Amino acid sequence: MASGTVTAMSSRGEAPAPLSREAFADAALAIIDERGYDALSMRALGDELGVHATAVYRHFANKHDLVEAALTRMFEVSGVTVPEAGTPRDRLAGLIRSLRRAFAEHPNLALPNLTIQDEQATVEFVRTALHLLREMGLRGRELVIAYQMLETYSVGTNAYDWGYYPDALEARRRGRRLVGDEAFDEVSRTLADMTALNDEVFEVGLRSLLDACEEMSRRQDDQLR
Amino acid sequence: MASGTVTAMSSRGEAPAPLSREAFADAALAIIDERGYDALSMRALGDELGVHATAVYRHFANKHDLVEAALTRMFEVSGVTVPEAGTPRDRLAGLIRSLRRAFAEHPNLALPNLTIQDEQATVEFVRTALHLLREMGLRGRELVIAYQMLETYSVGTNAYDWGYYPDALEARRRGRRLVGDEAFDEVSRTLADMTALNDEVFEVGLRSLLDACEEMSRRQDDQLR
DNA sequence: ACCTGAACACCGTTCAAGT
DNA sequence: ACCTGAACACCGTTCAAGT
Repeated sequence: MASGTVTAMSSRGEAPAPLSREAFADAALAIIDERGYDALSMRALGDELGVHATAVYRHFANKHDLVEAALTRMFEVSGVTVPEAGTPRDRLAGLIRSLRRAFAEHPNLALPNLTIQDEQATVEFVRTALHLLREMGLRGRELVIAYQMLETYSVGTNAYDWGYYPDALEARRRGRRLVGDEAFDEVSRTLADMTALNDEVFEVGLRSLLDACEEMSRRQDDQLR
Repeated sequence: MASGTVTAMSSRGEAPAPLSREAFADAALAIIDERGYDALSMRALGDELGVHATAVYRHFANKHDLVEAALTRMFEVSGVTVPEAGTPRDRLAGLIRSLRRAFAEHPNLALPNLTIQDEQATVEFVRTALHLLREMGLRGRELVIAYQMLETYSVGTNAYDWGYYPDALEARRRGRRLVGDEAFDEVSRTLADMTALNDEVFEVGLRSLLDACEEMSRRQDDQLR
């Protein structure tokens, strides 16, 4: 029997206990993490749980909803949180970094996260980020621009850095060497070099965008005088 | 006969002229643009050209290569170019904006562009961008960081802004209203509001990241003294 | 209420056969 | 050289039937 089998048998061999929504979401997450997003099929999920593929439809309307639930579980498991101490800017940076770490641990979910929004986690993220940006002094259209800019940066960067990891990054590494520019010599030697560069680039970009948010906040203060 | 049929018949009704690689790439691009990326199947492509699905494999090793060729055609058709006049910074910004415009015209390619790199266009883009960043005074590791930051921003933002457009953006619009924060009231009223905001956000972010590049260049100059 | 089994309308890709 | 036809091993999803 497969190690991932979760079907609970009652002690006297009666009908097995019904599977929960969460059991399906967890199994889907495990398949995505271990075998890649493309390996998640209804049939593969059924096999994992010792159940027919179509049993999933008792718990989820379609595959989109299943993946959304897997994303929810991923955010719970990875502990995406905002630091409790520090300046609003530092706490915001901490939240965005904790999102990046979550996708570093679950790279195969970075691509679906572009188009499948986990409603629950998104609402929570948005509210926290808005609160911190307001503490930084932003409001009105500038507040929305600042939020949207950071969300786009976070989601876009996670997708590009972790999408089809490590295959896509390896292809990009080979592409760099194809350019034939000495600038890439050192940073494209190994996959680890590429990953380290991505991490550094992420920090430089994040700092720059948070600077822009502070700058917008300062301009709004000046306007009030 | 479908309007998209390209099979050329010889004047005396002999065997039809063989289809070119480019004909397949063009037809693939047309299907992606008109019916969405998911609608591109080998069978749909064959139908479009009045040919069996498996005929594609005479010209492309697999679907990945076909989509790569469609991306190449898209870049050619859209005229992605760098402005000839202006400061290095302005020319670089112009190149990145012209990329964004290309995906605005062909939104269904923004998502595949994350993982399927068009080798030819990428090498050209990298060389041009490196040249302009060098003119801005960057070199060494700072040059690579600056380049990587701008590429990630461009690819990531295009994917998030145009991926599954307009469905994904409409879902995001509804998500914004679900948050129940007055900050989003105006900007999430219609899809046009969301698109306008994205365009503005893109410019604010681009300016900020180019500022960071100039700042890195200045720090390098100081180090030399 | 939860799962099975059969079925439908699809996929990408391979390979022998035609011309 | 280029395309056809049949086939293989898959997909997501629906729906009647079982328990």
